[in-house]
Amino acid sequence: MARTPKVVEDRREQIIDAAMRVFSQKGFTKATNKDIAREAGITPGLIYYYFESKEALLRAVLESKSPVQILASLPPDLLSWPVEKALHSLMLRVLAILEGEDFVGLVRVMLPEIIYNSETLPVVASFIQRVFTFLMGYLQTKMEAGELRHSDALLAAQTLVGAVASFVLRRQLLRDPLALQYTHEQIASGVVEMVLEGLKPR
Amino acid sequence: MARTPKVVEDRREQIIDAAMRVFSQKGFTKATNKDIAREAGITPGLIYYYFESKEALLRAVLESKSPVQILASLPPDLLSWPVEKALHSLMLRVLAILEGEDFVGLVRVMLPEIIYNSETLPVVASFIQRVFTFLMGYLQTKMEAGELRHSDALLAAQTLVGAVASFVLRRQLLRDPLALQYTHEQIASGVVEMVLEGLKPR
Amino acid sequence: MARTPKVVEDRREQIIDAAMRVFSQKGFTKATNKDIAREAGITPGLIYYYFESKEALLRAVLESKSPVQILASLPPDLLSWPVEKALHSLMLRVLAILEGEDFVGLVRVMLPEIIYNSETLPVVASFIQRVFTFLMGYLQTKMEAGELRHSDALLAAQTLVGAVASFVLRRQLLRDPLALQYTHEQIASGVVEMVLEGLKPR
Amino acid sequence: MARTPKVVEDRREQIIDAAMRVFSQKGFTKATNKDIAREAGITPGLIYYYFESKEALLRAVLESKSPVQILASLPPDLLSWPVEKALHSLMLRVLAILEGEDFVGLVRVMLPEIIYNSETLPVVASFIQRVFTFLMGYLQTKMEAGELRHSDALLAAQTLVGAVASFVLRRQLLRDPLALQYTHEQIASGVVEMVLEGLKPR
DNA sequence: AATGAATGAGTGTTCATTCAT
DNA sequence: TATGAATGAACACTCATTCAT
Repeated sequence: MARTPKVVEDRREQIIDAAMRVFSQKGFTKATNKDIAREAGITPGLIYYYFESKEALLRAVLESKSPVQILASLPPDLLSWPVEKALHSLMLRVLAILEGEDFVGLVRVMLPEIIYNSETLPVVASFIQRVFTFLMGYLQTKMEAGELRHSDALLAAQTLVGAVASFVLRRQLLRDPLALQYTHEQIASGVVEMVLEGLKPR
Repeated sequence: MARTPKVVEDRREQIIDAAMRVFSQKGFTKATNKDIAREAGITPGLIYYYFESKEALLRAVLESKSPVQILASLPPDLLSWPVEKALHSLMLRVLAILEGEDFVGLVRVMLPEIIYNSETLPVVASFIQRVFTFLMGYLQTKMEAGELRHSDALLAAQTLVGAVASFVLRRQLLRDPLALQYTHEQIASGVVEMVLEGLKPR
Repeated sequence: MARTPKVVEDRREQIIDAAMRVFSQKGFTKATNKDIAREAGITPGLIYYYFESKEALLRAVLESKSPVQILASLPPDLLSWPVEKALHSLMLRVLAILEGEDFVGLVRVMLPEIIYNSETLPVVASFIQRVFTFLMGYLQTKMEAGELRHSDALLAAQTLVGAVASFVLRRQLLRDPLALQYTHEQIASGVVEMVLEGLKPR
Repeated sequence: MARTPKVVEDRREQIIDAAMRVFSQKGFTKATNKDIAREAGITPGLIYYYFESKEALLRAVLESKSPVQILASLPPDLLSWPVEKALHSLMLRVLAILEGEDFVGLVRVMLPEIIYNSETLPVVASFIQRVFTFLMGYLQTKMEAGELRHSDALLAAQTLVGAVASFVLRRQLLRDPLALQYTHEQIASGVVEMVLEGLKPR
């Protein structure tokens, strides 16, 4: 009796999980309710007990899997670390998140939606902006503290994260061997060193 | 009167153009032949006079719009320029191509295909690899010439282009204001300077 | 109330029956799913809930209406009857089956399939061969017993059944009045007598 | 100038011939105008210069290929031959015609039409009737002349031709090896002997 | 809560037919 | 005469959605 609501909640998540898997493999449009139902071990009709429509199910998937917690759980004293070590640690964390199974799946689901569905766009954009502004803030602080040269902190932030992100895209979406041959450690230290020290001989 | 043959020959391209527009707006799967026909000002049946199937039309679109000429038309003496100037010019050119209307459309068409259609993948991957290996070769030459520090040239190439590409993606796909506030000039010189000089004070 | 499961189970057969009727009137190719659905009192989509394709529906029709029982239910002591009586009884039975509503419908459905669709051919051919070899065996026994002249038993079997079958074809397919003016009884005794006694005066 | 009408007539026949071939292989419904045009070495549009519609083309095929001349070219003194020899010769001739390439093709084209298209039916029926009444007349004469026993001449005619025809159907349509193992000679003499002498020992 | 049956709008595709040239 | 391009109605089939049970 007291368990019914729990079961209900479970069913919902079970469907969302199944939908996430199917969407990320076949794409939203090509994925059928039958596919999702089969993956969830239920019948297609039941989906409509929990969700208004296939689109509503997509929205539920995106909400449920949204990586809001990315910037949480940073070491609180990160700001006091030496720049190189801090950035390195930061990039490693970004890599770990971006290449986590969940996130890759999410990207696979969302990318086409972002492209063709103008409604989904702001959600994603604002999330990404948060990452950049956080990093920009950090870099700015360090510039003012003299630990970094004065220059456009926002542009620097975008370069750093952009370089790492484009690695991830090519690894996960294109399975580009050029990008896959590096470890997270190599990417993080390579990019950070390059951006901090520059390619020119000192 | 004298234009008839031109019109006839144009029909195929006219359909390809219309398909390109519709595909890039709705995605291949969601785009219907009716959509394409309406956009081209013809009836759906006619599509099958020129193309075997919807998929064949997609292939024709991709072939027709493929950016094979990206690396062509580089200044032949680029290699002898000072590194900074050469890279700057190169990045500007990459930006111009990536942000060209055709290329953006192509990306919009292909991205979901790449994700869900493993067949399209190699085509794209090999193209991207060509860009990276070219740049890597250039950087390597300059390292051996002592104009650049010795370090992983491939990783450097990926960082450079990756940073610029991620700018473009965020500008064109997300319309991210953080990325849109920069001009091509600013992006190119900012990224190149950062990667050459480093962020650390000298 | 208690009939629901029956109705459900019947749906499949209901569609098969409707398809049989439509196929035998318009031919498989010309018959549309809409026709069949209208005849069955359902919507075209439902056909695909019970059958994979229109072809699968045709196969189901053929299987369901296949006259497997033709040679069954023969009087077990037929072999000991006098030849004339036995053959007469046999021909009557063949006539009854061949002119049964189901069989005529089946022929109407299958004939064009046989002609244009080489896959359907073996099924029909093997069935017909079984009839001939059975009759040939019977005639051979009687020849060896001295009740019939020695001659090619297979050729005789084919003549007997062929004559009767060609009557049926002309009656059912051509509605030829020349063939329709005879009763089953007249055909059976006429053909049997002619083949046994011969037309020449004795 | 004077040849134009001849060319026109040639084209028409050329199309009819091609249509005959295509119809007999794929069936009228499944055969497309494109198929026919390809077979005739012309374009589909041209068909409509010579024929009103696909159906009109079918009618032209049937008219053009109709075997009106079957009973012509019989040896004029056939009636005075001994019965056995005359019937044997007749059956051989029937076999030759029925198994001629042209006739088999015609049957393949017409059978489905007969079955599903009630308009084509009378044409065929009347032709077949003519064959039977001719043979019936012959048999009747011989019965009155005392060369054959008195019995139902029409039924006898139908038995004779029916037996032979069913051989042909099984040979040509079903490719039944049981029927294919016999030569025309064997079929004709076997059937005639059986029908004249009877199977019973004399 | 859950199902299986049913619907109907829509999809890619085919093809007889038309027609300007 | 003959063509190639174009049309539009139809087709087999799919699938999100509904609903009685």
